[in-house]
Amino acid sequence: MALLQPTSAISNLNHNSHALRRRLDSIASMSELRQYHSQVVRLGLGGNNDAAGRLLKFLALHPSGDLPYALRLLRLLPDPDPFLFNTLLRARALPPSAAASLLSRMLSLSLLPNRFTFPPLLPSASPSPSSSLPFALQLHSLLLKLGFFSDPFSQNSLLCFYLSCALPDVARRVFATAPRRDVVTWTTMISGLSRSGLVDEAREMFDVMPERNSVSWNAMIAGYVQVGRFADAFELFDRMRREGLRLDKFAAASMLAACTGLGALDQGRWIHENITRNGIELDSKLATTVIDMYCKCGCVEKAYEVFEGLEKRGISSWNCMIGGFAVHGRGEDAIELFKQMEREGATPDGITLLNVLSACAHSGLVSEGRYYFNYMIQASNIEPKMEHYGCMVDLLGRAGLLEDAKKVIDEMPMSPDAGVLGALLGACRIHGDVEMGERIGRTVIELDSKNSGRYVLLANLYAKAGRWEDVAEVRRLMNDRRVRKEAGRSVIEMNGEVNEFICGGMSHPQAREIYETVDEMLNRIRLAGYVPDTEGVLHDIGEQEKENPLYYHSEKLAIAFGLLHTKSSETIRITKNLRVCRDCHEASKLISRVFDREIIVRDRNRFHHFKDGKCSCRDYW
DNA sequence: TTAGGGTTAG
Repeated sequence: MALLQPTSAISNLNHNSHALRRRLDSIASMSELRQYHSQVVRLGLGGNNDAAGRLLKFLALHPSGDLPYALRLLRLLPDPDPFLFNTLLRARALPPSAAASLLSRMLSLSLLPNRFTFPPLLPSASPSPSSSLPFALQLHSLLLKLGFFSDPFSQNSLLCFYLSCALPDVARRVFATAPRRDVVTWTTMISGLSRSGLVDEAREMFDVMPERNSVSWNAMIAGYVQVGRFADAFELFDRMRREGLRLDKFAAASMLAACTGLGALDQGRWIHENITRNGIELDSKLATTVIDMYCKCGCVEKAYEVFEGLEKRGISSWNCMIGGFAVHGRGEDAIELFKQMEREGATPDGITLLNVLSACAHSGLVSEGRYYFNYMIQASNIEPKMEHYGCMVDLLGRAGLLEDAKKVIDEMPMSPDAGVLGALLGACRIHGDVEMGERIGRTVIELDSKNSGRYVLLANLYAKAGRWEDVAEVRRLMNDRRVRKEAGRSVIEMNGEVNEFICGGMSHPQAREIYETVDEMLNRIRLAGYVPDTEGVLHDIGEQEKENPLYYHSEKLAIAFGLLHTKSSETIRITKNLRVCRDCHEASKLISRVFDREIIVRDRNRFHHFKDGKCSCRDYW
């Protein structure tokens, strides 16, 4: 065909080649691409690298491109150049093995990688260090051999690669011997070290780096946030602002995550206001972070307001909002939102369904939960994963349907992990099935032997049955394995400051006043019928002695602090790291009535809204 | 062409 092209058409093309290039660069859909591709072939340019490169850019890099098409196109080219390979290597969807074979095809055609080859190639070698490391080492030596070590992009990518495979030692050596280090080199180290958990080392580098930009600041702030060092994140954020850097969307996202972690509503609100005031675009990611902050700081209503105001809702925004309703025990709202999502044509994913199931579990909606689980298996393309089974076990187990929960486990296509079995163990504890609980519990502490919560659950089960010798044995096991029980901590924000309490702790400057308030608080609720619930206490000691630690649980200290420092109309908001114990739950209900206060507690799993002597979880948690 | 942000059961 190409041979039969009339010469006039060819010269016409040469004349118009600039226009053709422009058109090829503005392809917006696959149908357009097909049109242009056939036009290119008809014009006899099927083997032209310049035209092919433009087609490949769309096929490999555009979200609605077609990677297999791109790979076929490349194979058909008689004389490809490195640019074409580099373009394909940039494709996000390219599997690592395909990247490796592209490189070897390149080399077999005697095409040398250039400085644009390594940056996209290196990350494709990273996800599984054990299998791809030899390949990575080959890449590294090739990079050196070809002299790209002094190319900043190649060098920084190499550094990033080693850090992302959690090989900080190698990264440090590359860094130390680097011929030149720019702000990206330093920032890559900071971000990578943080991701490996080496935040303090990252901070040392941050403090000595010669030049910082907003990315560097945020990499360090995000590093603190990732490991839960929220106070350090706040400190650095303040310094950043003092040094005159403005809040951008990345810093906003990191700081919102810090607020979410702490349950610091006031600070979170402040960031949200600044996003609006500074005209920072509320894209789908940032919107989700804002919604999550409001949900996890106890303001579902505000979260929903933000959610409703979004022009475009990404899947994460839907998921986040459904999950928000779930943890607040608003199961019906979560289900309603899920239905709305389907009506609006958004496609749910595994997390959506997980959140819906979780909503059913938190609200005790057993038949709805069963319905959505079946729906998932039969009507959606989403395959239930471990976590979905865990959620179902939790839902059924909590409702006392222990045999049904067990059946779900028996019929799972994979073997249950500690999380799934742990859900059943929890249910056994609630419903006092010592026999099943013991069997499951023993397995769980072997599967998840470092998690103190598992031991505590098993010990609680024994304690409930009065089997004190077994309680002691579990404690011995914990000692032998050096597993420490996590200390309960409660946090309450006051005037932008975060106050943290631990059980029986005296380190707060107002400790005396707080303890006096606790005593007064307890005296008043005693008159309203408060009887300490010692079930959660693990010692086999007299009832009288058992009560003491309960009185000064971190949560009660935080509530007392809240009563001391807020007006009578204000809601007291508390965030804690463990689950609310039975005794604190009862006490909080009574306090909400006797002191006429709304108290919102976020525990490890969900929210409790205490009001007028009742809790939003309807004692179902 | 390299470095920074999102949802996930118990």
